[in-house]
Amino acid sequence: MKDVSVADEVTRAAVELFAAQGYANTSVQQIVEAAGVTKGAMYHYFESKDDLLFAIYDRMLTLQQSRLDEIIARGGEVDDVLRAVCVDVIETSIDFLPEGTVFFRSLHMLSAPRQQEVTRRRRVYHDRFAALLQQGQDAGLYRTDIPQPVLIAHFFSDVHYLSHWYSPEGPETKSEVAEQLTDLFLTGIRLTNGSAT
Amino acid sequence: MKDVSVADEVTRAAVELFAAQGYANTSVQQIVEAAGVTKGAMYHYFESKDDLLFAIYDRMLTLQQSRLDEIIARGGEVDDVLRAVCVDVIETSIDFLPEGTVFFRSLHMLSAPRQQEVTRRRRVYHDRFAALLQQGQDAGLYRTDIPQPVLIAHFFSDVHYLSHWYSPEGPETKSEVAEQLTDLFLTGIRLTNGSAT
Amino acid sequence: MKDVSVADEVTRAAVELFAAQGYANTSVQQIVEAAGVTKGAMYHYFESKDDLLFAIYDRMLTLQQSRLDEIIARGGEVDDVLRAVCVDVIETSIDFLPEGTVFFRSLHMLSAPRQQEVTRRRRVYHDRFAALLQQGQDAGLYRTDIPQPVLIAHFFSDVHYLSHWYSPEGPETKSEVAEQLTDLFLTGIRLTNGSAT
Amino acid sequence: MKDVSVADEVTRAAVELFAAQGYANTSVQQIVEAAGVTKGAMYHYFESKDDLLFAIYDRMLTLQQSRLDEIIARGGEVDDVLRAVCVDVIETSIDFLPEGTVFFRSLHMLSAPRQQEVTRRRRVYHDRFAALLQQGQDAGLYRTDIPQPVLIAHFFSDVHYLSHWYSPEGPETKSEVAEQLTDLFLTGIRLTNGSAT
DNA sequence: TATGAATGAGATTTCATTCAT
DNA sequence: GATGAATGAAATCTCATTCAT
Repeated sequence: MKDVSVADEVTRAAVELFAAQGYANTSVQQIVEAAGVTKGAMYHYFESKDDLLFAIYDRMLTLQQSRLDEIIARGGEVDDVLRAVCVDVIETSIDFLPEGTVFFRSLHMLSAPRQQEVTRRRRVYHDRFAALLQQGQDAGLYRTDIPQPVLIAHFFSDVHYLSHWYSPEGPETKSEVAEQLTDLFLTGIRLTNGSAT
Repeated sequence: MKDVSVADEVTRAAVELFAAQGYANTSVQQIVEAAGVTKGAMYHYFESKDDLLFAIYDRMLTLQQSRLDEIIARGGEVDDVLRAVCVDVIETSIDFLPEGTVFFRSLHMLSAPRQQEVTRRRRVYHDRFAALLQQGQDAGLYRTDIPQPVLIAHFFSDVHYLSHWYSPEGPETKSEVAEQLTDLFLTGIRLTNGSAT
Repeated sequence: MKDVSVADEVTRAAVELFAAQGYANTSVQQIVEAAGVTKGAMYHYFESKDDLLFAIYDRMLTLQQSRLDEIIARGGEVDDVLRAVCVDVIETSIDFLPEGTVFFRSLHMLSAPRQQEVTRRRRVYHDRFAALLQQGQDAGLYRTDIPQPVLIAHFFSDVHYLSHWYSPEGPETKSEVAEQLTDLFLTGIRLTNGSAT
Repeated sequence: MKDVSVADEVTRAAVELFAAQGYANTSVQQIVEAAGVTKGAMYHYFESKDDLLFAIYDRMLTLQQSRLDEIIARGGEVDDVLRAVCVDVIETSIDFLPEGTVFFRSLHMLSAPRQQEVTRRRRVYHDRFAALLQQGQDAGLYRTDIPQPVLIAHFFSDVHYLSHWYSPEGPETKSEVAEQLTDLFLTGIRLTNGSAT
C-alpha cells in the first residue's frame, strides 16, 4: 500500500504511450522511463512487450464481460436491459478511452495465439449481446429484416469509433453521448409498431 | 499495357501486406518481394516507407471526395441524395476493404505533417456531408435533438467498422449491407412525423 | 583498472581509422571490430557516428584550451610566454598527430550545430592567442605592419600542416621541430630593433 | 564553341559542391543537377566519381607546376625568383580557393594509385622549390640551421591554410596577403647578416 | 551522345531481450 | 527483486554505377 506497484505503473504508462504513438512506435525504454522504473524491473513482471500489450487487452475484456454479465444478471424487461447495456458499454468506453484506442488499433501486433484468445473472448461477449437482441426480436420488439451480425456491427461500430472523435473536453458529456448513441441505435432497430397506439 | 508499372505493383503489394500484418510489422523487403521489384526500384518511386503509406491515403481520400462531389452534383431530393451518398460510401469501402483497414488503423504511423494533411482532407469531406445533413434538418426531415457531430460519427462508425467484420465471402452481398446499414442510419435519424406527437 | 572502458576503446579505434582512411570511408562496423566491441555496445555510449567524431573534437579542444590557459597562467615575460605557447602547441600536436589529422580534415562531416560549436571554441582559443600577440605588439616587440589575422594564420598553419608531413619516424624529434617552427615564426614577426641606428 | 562543354560544367559544379560539403557528402545526383546535365552524360565523360575528383587534382597540379616552371625559366636573382614564386603560389591559391579546399582535404578519398600519382607530382613540385631554396642557401642568403623539409613545410603550410581563413570579402586583398605571408616567410628564413655575428 | 530507370551492395541505426552483479 | 550494460538481428535508406533504348 506504500507505493503503487511496478506492474500497475508500467501498464498505466504503456496505455498512455501506446494510445498516443502506437505500439510499434513506443519503445520499452520510453515506457519504463515514463513509469519511473528500470527495464530490469519491468521484465521481472512482464515476459515481453507483447505480454504487456496483452495485459491491456486482458483487463479490458475482463472488465467489459463482467459489466455485461452483471447488468444481465440484474434482470428486467429486455428493452430496458438492452438499453442499460448499450449505455454502460459506451460510458465505460469513454472512461477507458486510451485503452479503447489501443484495443481496436493494436490487435494485429499481438502474437497469433493471443490474437485468437482475444477474438475468442470477444465472441463470447458478442454472443451474449446477440442473445439479448434475439430475446427482443422474439418478443416482437426489434426488426428481423436485417441479419443479426449487421445489427451487432451497427452498435459496436459506435463503441469502436468513440476514440476517433470523442473528447472529454468537447461539448457533450459522457452520459449525453451514451444516451444519444443508444437512442439512435434503438430507434434504428425498433419495430415501429407505434401503430396500435 | 505491356507491363504494370513498378509504382502500381508496389502500392498493391503494400496495401495487401499493411492490411494483413500492419504497417509496422511489414518490412520494405517483404513489400518489394511481394511486388517482384528491387528495393532500389521502389525507392526510385517512393521517398520512404512513409511516402508509400501516404500514397494509399492519398488515393483513398481523392477517390472518396470525388465520389461524394459527383453524387451531390447530380442533385435531387435531399433525402435521396443522402441515401445515395451513404450507400455509395459503404459500397466503395467494401470495394476497397484492405485500403480501409490501413486507412483507419495506420494514421498514427504517418509523419506528423502528413497526419495533418489527412485530417484536413477528412474534415473537408465531413463538412460536405454535414451540409447535406443540415439541408435535411432545415427541411424538417431529420431530428435535431442530437448534435450533428454525434450524427456524423454514428454514420461513419459503420463505414469504419466494415473492415472489422465484413467479408466478401460472407452471406451478405455488398449491396445488401449497404442498403441495410443505410436504412438503420436513416431510420435512426429520421423525424418520425406522422406520429401525431 | 581491470579493463579499458568501451567508450575509450572505441574512441581510440575511431581516431586511428578516421586518420588513416577518412571519416566517410570508415564504417561503424570497422570501428567496432577494431575496438573489439559490438555495434550495440558502441551505440550505448555514442548516439551516432557523428557523436563519436565530435567526441574526438571535444577532447582536442579541451586539451588545447587547458594547456594554453595553464601556460598563460604561469605568467612571465610576454616573449617567453608566447614562445612557450608555440612550442607547446606544436609538441602537443605531434603527440596527437592522428587526432590532428582528423581535426583539420573532418570538420565538414560534423552536423551543422556541432561545426558551429567547434568554431566557437576555436575562436575562444584564437582570441586568447591574439591577446598575447597584442601584448607583445604593445610592448614594441612584434611588428604591427601586418594584420593580426594574418599573423595568427601564419602560426596556426604550421600547426595544421604537421599531420601532412611530420613523421615521428623521421629525422627530426618532436622538440626540434617545435623549436624550429617557433623560431621561424618568431623571427618573422619580431621587430628587428637591435639594429638601433 | 556554342555552349560550355559538359565536362567543364560538371567539373565546375563538382568543385563547388566538394568544397562546400565535402566529397563524401556530395552525391553524383547533386553534381549533375547543379551542372544541368544528366547522369548518363556525366558518365560519358568521367569513368567514375573518383575520376571526377582526380580531374580536379590534375588541373591544379598542372597549373601550379607550369606557373612554377615559367617563373623559374624567366631567371633572375635567386631571392627575387623565390619571392616571385611565393607571391604567385599564394595569389593563384586564392584565385582557386575552392579547388584548394578540395585539394588538401580530399586526397584520401582518391583511389590508392591516384593518391600516389598526386603525391609523386607534388614531390616533383616541391623538389623544384627546394632547389631554389638550396641556391639561396648556397649563396649565403638563407639560414641553414633548420632542415630543408621544415623550411618547405613552413611555407606550404601558409598556402594550405588559406582556404581555412582567407575570404575574398575580407579586408585584405589577394596581393596584400601574398606580400605579407611571403614577407613573413622570407624574414623568417633570411640570414640576418650585417648583424655583426 | 544521351537518357534515367533499375540494380544491389552496404551503411547507419534501433531495440527487445538477456544476464552478471 | 532490481540494475543497466551489452547483445545481435533486422530495419530503413543511400548511392555509384550500368544498360536498354
